Amino acid sequence: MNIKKIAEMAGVSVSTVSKIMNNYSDVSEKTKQRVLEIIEQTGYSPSNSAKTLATKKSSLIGVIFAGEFNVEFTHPFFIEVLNSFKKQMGVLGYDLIFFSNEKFISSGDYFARCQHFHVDGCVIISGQKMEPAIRDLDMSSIPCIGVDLELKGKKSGYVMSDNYQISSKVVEHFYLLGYRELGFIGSTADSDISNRREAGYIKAIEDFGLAMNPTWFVHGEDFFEASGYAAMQTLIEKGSLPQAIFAASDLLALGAIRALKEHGLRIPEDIAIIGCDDIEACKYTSPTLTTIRQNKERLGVLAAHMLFDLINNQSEGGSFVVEPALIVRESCGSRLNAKPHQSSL
Amino acid sequence: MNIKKIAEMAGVSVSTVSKIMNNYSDVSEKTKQRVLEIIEQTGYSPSNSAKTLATKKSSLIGVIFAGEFNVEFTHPFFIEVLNSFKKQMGVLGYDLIFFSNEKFISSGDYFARCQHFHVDGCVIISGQKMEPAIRDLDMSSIPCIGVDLELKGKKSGYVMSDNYQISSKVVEHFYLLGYRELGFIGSTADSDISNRREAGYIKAIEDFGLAMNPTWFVHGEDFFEASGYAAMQTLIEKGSLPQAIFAASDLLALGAIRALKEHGLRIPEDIAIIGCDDIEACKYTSPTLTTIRQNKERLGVLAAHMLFDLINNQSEGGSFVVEPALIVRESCGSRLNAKPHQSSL
DNA sequence: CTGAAAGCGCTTACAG
DNA sequence: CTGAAAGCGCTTACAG
Repeated sequence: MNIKKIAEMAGVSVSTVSKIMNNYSDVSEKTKQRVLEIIEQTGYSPSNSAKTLATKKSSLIGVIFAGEFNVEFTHPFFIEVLNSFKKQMGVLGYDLIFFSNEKFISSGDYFARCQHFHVDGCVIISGQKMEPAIRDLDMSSIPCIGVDLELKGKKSGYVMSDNYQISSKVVEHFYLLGYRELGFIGSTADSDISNRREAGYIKAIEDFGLAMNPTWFVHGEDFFEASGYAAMQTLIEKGSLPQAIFAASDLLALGAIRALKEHGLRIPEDIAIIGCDDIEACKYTSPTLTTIRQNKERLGVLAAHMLFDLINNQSEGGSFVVEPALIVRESCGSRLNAKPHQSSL
Repeated sequence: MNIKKIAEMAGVSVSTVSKIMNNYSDVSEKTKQRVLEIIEQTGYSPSNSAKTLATKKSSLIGVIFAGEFNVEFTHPFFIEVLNSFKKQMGVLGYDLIFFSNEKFISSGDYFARCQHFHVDGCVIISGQKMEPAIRDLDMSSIPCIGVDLELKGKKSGYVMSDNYQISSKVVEHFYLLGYRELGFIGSTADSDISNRREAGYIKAIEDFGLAMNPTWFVHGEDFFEASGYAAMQTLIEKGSLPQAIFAASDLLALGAIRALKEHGLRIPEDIAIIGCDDIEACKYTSPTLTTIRQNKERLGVLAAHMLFDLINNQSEGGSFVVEPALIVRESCGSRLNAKPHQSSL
């Protein structure tokens, strides 16, 4: 079934059918109804490739994971942002195409892939390390939106959580509960996300007039549980522990808790911990984990609308920052209540 | 940049360039090298839509969630199967396209969508309820592979875990630990997965010569934590508890544990629990949760190869069943060790 | 071994 | 309001 057959069945020209399919106004209501009816009956759906070839618009959005795909696709944070993005993009009339890393793995040429599929735009999910090929795409004429990734091209924009606020809320929470000696567990130095959280944390510590102690700042090799465990081991071996620790991810926090427990330390009585991400496991651990939740749904919806506007030349790009929320559970307790004899400190 | 320009630059015809791009043998090595060099320099990537229009092959695989997308896309089990599938499909030269449910939501016509994009094949992820539109696709000439979904079309196949083995391994584990009174928490009656696990569980109970007590079989409204909690409440209110319970999902198990704890019951001392799925949270709960892990990676790879063979007419469809693994953690303990005075039973 | 030409199924000026 | 025709960028018999 194609447009030609529909035209024949309706006794009109191919042009007319095309106009009707694309909601042109200069068609008589009568022929419009007749054609629409036939389309309905036959279940005709126009060929996307022919349409794309003729218009250079595919109604397809490319999804790129700037980093190791394997990790990212199953990443609880990004997958939820993506889910929300996908829904919104669907409403706006777009479908998503996921590029295989393997196919072009040698060149890593995202721009070529975008041209290959004539995607109307791209969403680029931040990874551990930034590939140079991403920069090329960013600087191209293809609209791009970064998620937790600062894109700078003229046709680019990005969305991310307010990283300073994330850290600031953590420090405020610790502060109000009476904790004054704060530590941090981050990922590697080449992780933008970890670095931003750490920088914000340090700034917030200073803003609250607390003392900074670099000894209590440790780092893992990624955002996973084993890294948190190892980092906490290192910290414990140093012989000096802070009263409270902020981990740059929930998994890092969970790993740290495991290490602490193995050393007979109690959470939150001996040390308070706050994670980041609000993954599902936080609700089921012992203690349940206080954490920072990013507004993933809003991040996705925002990314979709920004991309849409970029595609339709209705915006110049730019960025949106979304406010995070502190989710209070059991892993923080209160230094003031739990140890009243020390509250005079 | 298009094939015509490449042809001009190389001083050959468009046909020749096309042949070279598609690895035809009847081209002289000399011109081949010259053209390849120009392609390399220009970074030329052929238009997928033009190619698809000409060949009716898109190298695109449609991904369909047969159910509520929102839930499935972030579903820890399916997303991992999909991740593995995607990787393997990438190696085989295909990219994935995710259909938006919204666009065609009124018709739900998956077949039309597949034609629209000229997908070479589809992978269909099982959902709670089966949409009739899936059946149409299944019966069409488009190759389809179901994940946890029994597809029956001539160009269809499916992969799933051996559901009998899942239940059988659970019963065996309970049995060897000394538990004889076994309960079950499932999802709704319209969930194929839950039903299969329950049927397998009942069969295994019989195979092991144990008594079946329907009182200990309860059901939630889905596979989530709240349902497990509610189901366990129901069971507790009945006044009679089994010695061990198998939950059709980890979340169901976690909810059940929460309810038990609230009633002062200990796990595994008072009641043993086994979940299903091996989600990440299992490792961090208290007690850590013994569960069944499906081989998600293998499921994905298998699905990819089956689909590939179906597309290339190298197979007649069929199905593969993958063996699950029991992951032993703390939620089962042992009736034999913990309560030696009862081991004489 | 190479190339001219038709065809894939659409859209879009343009003419009427 | 309607339609003929060129064009989008490929592939594929087919002729040479």
